[in-house]
Amino acid sequence: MSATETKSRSGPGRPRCYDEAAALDAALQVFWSQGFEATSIDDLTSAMGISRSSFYSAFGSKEQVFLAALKAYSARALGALQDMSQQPAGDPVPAMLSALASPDGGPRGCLLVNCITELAPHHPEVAAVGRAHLARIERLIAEALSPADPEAATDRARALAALAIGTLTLRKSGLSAEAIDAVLKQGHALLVPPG
Amino acid sequence: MSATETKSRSGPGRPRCYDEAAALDAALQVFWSQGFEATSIDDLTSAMGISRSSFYSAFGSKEQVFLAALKAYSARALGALQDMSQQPAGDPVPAMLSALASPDGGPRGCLLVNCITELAPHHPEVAAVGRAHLARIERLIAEALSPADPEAATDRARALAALAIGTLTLRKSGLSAEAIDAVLKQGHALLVPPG
DNA sequence: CTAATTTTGGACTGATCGGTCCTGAATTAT
DNA sequence: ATAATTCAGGACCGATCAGTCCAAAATTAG
Repeated sequence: MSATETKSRSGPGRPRCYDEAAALDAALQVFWSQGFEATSIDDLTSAMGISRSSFYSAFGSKEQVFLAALKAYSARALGALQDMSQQPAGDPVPAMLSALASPDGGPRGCLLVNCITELAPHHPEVAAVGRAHLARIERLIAEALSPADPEAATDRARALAALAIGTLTLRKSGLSAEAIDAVLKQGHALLVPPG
Repeated sequence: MSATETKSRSGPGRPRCYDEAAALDAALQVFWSQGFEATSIDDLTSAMGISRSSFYSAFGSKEQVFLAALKAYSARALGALQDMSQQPAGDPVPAMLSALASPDGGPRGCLLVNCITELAPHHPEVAAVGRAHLARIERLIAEALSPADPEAATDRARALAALAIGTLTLRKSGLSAEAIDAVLKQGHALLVPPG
């Protein structure tokens, strides 16, 4: 049973007085703002609006709620990216790169990139989630670059992903949004096969 | 008085029985491996081989030793990069990008990028160190790209820096070193002015 | 109604956190 | 030697950590 699905309720008993998905999203926001290590259970429970016992009963532990939030974020972000990639109008790649470079989190950057940086070397499951997420992103970009033969565009797609991800660090260090856009525009040189 | 310079010794008193620079470097390695929040004072003192009181006497606090280590790392990395940029043989830019993408820390990536990601949004001084570091990197790349007019190469230099920095995330998520090299090679499209 | 069941708030636990302090050892100046 | 000074080890501090537990409230089935 994953932490995101409530155990089946049929018999008697007091019903839950909070929305589990909303609580998970609140936890996600806290992890996004503060990172994993800097976030305490009190930070989480107060943001989620539930008590400590409800927290442990519904989500198991700090690590489990974190992984659940991370997976929810990944699914949401990948969904949005896939929607973009299927937009019939114009070239989807610049829009996708722009979304990667400023995933609405403002200076918080991308939750998954933050967590890969902070935890992946010591946390195999975070590394696995991050690996799958990035692989999917690369694939979506490659398909947008070269629908007929995405495999051929793998390296270019990876380079574009790296470019967009790299701008997150520039942004956190204070570079303006306009300068970030200018950097992303440089990626146009990678949009077409060399030659 | 900065934490890296010992107060002047003249009168009597027991001399220090450890090397301050070596101790600072040991602290740097721990922060590099574990990040700031996940590192405890005990982690630091045992790696540095000194006692708690010596630690506080010489370095002030966890935050101060961290900033000192960060600045030492920045100076060292920028020095190495500048040396590369002045190598007369061949094109220095690919070597610089390669150094940025695998700063000998293996899967630990780049200490400064890690710290910007973890702390910059909440820690102005870390953000300032990171901003200065990245600005210097951009400048070195721009000068290597266009010695006559580095300003004109700013955006391309930033894009190359972002590309190299982005590969650090790919590496942490498990991408092989060979794949990273292939990604960096894609940056060649940005080596020359468009047109 | 009563009995059964589940959630709730918050008290509680042992461990660990960053940081201070005190005592004794080591060293130098006289 | 003796006095002065600095260092090192580790006990100690209040605060906070992640996680447990329990009694009371809430709800439903019968």
